[in-house]
Amino acid sequence: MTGRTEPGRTRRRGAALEDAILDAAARELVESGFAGMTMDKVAARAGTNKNALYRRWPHRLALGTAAYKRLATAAPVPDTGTLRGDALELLRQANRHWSSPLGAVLRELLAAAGGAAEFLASLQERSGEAAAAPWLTVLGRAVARGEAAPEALHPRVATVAVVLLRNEFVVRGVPSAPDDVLVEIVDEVYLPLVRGRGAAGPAGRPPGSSAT
Amino acid sequence: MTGRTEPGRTRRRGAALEDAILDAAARELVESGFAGMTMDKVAARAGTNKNALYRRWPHRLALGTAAYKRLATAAPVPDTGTLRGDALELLRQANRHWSSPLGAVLRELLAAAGGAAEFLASLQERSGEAAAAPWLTVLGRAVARGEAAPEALHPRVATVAVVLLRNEFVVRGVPSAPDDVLVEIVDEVYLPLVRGRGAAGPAGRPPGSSAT
DNA sequence: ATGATTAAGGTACGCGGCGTACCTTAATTG
DNA sequence: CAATTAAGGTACGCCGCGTACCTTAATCAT
Repeated sequence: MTGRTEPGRTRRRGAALEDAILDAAARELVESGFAGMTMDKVAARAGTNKNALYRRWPHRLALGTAAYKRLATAAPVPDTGTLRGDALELLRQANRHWSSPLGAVLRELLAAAGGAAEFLASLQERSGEAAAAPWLTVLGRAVARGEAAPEALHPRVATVAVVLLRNEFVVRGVPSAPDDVLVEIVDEVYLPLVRGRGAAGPAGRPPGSSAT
Repeated sequence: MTGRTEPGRTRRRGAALEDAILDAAARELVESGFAGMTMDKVAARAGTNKNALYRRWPHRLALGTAAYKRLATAAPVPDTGTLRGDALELLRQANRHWSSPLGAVLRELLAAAGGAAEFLASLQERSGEAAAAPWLTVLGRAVARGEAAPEALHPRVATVAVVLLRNEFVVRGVPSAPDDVLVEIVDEVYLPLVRGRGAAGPAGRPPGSSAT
């Protein structure tokens, strides 16, 4: 707690120290959020000083995102046997995550990054493009079972549900989305969307208009 | 510029001063963003001092949102004759707004509000629930023309497109969404969704499960 | 008119937090 | 056992928010 070199311990260097710092930062993040994670507190908690931090990360946001990454952990892809079940489970996972202290931290970081693509990129690993993977997996199985149209296997389509959920958090500021909302998203939007896409055609839509 | 009472002008009070402050804050917002909108700068620009600000708004965020509101202006609801045209136009409006300096400010405010529902509420007037109105209008006409299923007249469904677009900005951090993306959202998600909803039924979904 | 009341102006300051500078001291390297 | 590298200690500049306290002008009541 003092920041002084504790008499018994040897002075840490390199990776060992870096690890200790990230650990301290991660704990600060969970306890006080990103806003409350001051550089001095992290340094004190890691038993070092700010120099060590600034030698490794150029500023607070960089340290924050680095520390966040060590906290984020991927959940297994559900396989309930129905698309509805899988989708609901994925949404519930996401809801739990966004509702947790960790989710709050993620929101703060997203906010602090503002538009700095580089930092958003490292956060997206768990919440952006890569988050499409489980949805595509689940959707793929649904297509094989005949529960969804093959045209739905498209990142933008596949992730619609989780994007709507995220919207609840980011824009409406809810601390946690009620389960009703998840059900509504699945039943009113997601299932009709992935099911009904076969009916497309009549209203003049250019065929080759799928962008990345 | 000096903040001193200019010799010729009489000392402003009440609404007049409040107006001047909001004006100054709004100009600061546009020029420097919310992050750059300092209380001192606003006071100086309004030709007054911080006291006058803090007597009216409890903190910077409150002043920022108040100033933002005076900048935000509603666009007319399009009526192109087809749902596709209307939806694209609404998306393009939204894209323009989010891409503009004003949109950047809105993103900052949203971020700074963090989860403070009260401030989010005042911003949502133009970007949240109330933003559903134009979509419902446009969808209503589409339903009348037979372009969309009546079940689609539901806030969550109606606003799917603009939520997806907002996601591009908030999560992916793009400065402006390419038109391709708008087209993709409309053609791959929105139109299939509002059209295809009639095909619901088969996969066991509890009938009375629509929450607020 | 003229004093009483209300609100604006002026100014200074405390506090917290980021990022930097500069030196001292321990660990590593050869 | 030097020489080099990296950590520890400490102080500080800077900025920006929010507050306190007093002076001065505008408005209101009588």
